[in-house]
Amino acid sequence: MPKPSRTPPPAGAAPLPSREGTRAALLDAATAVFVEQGYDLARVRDIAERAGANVAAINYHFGGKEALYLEVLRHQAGERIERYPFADAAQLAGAEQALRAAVTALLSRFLAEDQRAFVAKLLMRELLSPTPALRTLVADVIAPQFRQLSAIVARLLGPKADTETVTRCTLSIVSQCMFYLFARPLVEQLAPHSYDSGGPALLATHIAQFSLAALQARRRDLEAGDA
Amino acid sequence: MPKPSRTPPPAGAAPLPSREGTRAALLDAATAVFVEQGYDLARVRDIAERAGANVAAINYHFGGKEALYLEVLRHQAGERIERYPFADAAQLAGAEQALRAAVTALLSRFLAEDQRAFVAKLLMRELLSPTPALRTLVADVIAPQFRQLSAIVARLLGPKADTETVTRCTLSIVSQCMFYLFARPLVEQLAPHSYDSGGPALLATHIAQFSLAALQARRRDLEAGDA
DNA sequence: GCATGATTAAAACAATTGTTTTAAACAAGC
DNA sequence: GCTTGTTTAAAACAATTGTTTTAATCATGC
Repeated sequence: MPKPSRTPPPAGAAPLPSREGTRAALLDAATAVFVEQGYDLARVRDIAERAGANVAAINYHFGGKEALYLEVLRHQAGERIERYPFADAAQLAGAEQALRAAVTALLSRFLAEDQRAFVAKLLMRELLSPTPALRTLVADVIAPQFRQLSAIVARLLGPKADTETVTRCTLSIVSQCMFYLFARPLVEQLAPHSYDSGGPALLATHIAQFSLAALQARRRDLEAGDA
Repeated sequence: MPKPSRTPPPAGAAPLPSREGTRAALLDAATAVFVEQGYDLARVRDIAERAGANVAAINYHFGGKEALYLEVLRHQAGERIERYPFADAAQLAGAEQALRAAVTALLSRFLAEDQRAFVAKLLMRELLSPTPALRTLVADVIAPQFRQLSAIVARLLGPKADTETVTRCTLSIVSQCMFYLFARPLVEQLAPHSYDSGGPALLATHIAQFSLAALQARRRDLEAGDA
């Protein structure tokens, strides 16, 4: 029983990847589709089409949709592990400057329109519908960054601050930054120009200022023995 | 062609609702399932089963899954519109106390294990996959509460604070509270005892303290003409 | 050029899902 | 008791989705 003759590639489709490129094209396409749609709504046919490949290639190269998703997370995590957002920030002379730079870096990563935001966007979806991959993603990618920010916060709070206080203050900073990513539709409705040109810079300045003031006051309390 | 004989209700199933109660049972069941699963993963068969009704009842009473979802949102919004979380908080004598009470009320609502958290949980899912209903939900339920918190913030910041500053400070407070709802799996991994007994009260105290310090510092800046 | 393994593409499959169909059962009014 | 409209339940339907099957095509090595 001969197979039907294969169709030539359509004129307007994505260029066919070279043989060794199909897997990479699928990985890229899947990343984009998972970021846009989340795992549940992402369709293997969309991914294949976007990659210029056949839907059976997903099973061939990755074993299936779920394994492809895990590979996307692993791949994005690997891309990020090599670069910590605050590496240069930690070198700054003053702890205040370090915090400003860290907040700016964190917020700009969250609000980036390109692949810099992929991990964060995938994280948002994972948080709402966790898969087993979340634990690894947090441990390998998020926690190291969190620890770096905590170190800056600890410097600002001084030697009297216990670990819990440092952690809670760090979470207060992270939450302000992350909020503008996950709650974007809400913010756009409550404060419609927040994401306009120049908006994110203003937000970063505000978050840094708000948080620095809080940390300085907490430090004073701790040193006055009021805590 | 006679229909197959109808099966008697299974012994262990949900008690069958009275005739006038099926619609209400479906609405309650749907609320729970949409909160747990989100719209996309929620299955009409699960909802029907949970309500002790037949799957065709959803179409009969609501026209379909989507219309049921919209009705759930409308219904939950209506439940909330009649009660603002800070009504009694606004009566407190001091603005500081008002803020503390507001933060406590907001966080406890977000972290409630019962229906008090339904609107917030549905909002989290809407934010990640917006439907047209989000705009109405924000306008009718969230924005009024936001305005009340803003009024407290404005009192704390004093007359020199412009609207944008008030809004951004209010968002800084809301984001800290909301974070512990949407990012729960992350927080549980980074700060594992945050949700233990007594944890939420500690968090509320921390958020209020952190935010009050920041607002007081901002007020001083404004009044010193530094802003 | 042949053999072998890798890769691809189209068709088919199996399961799932929300919706529709249809008639039975129910409730209310006369 | 009959009629009428409402409500329900089981079966069927149609569409969708990820996966599997199968053979063609390709690439490499001898």
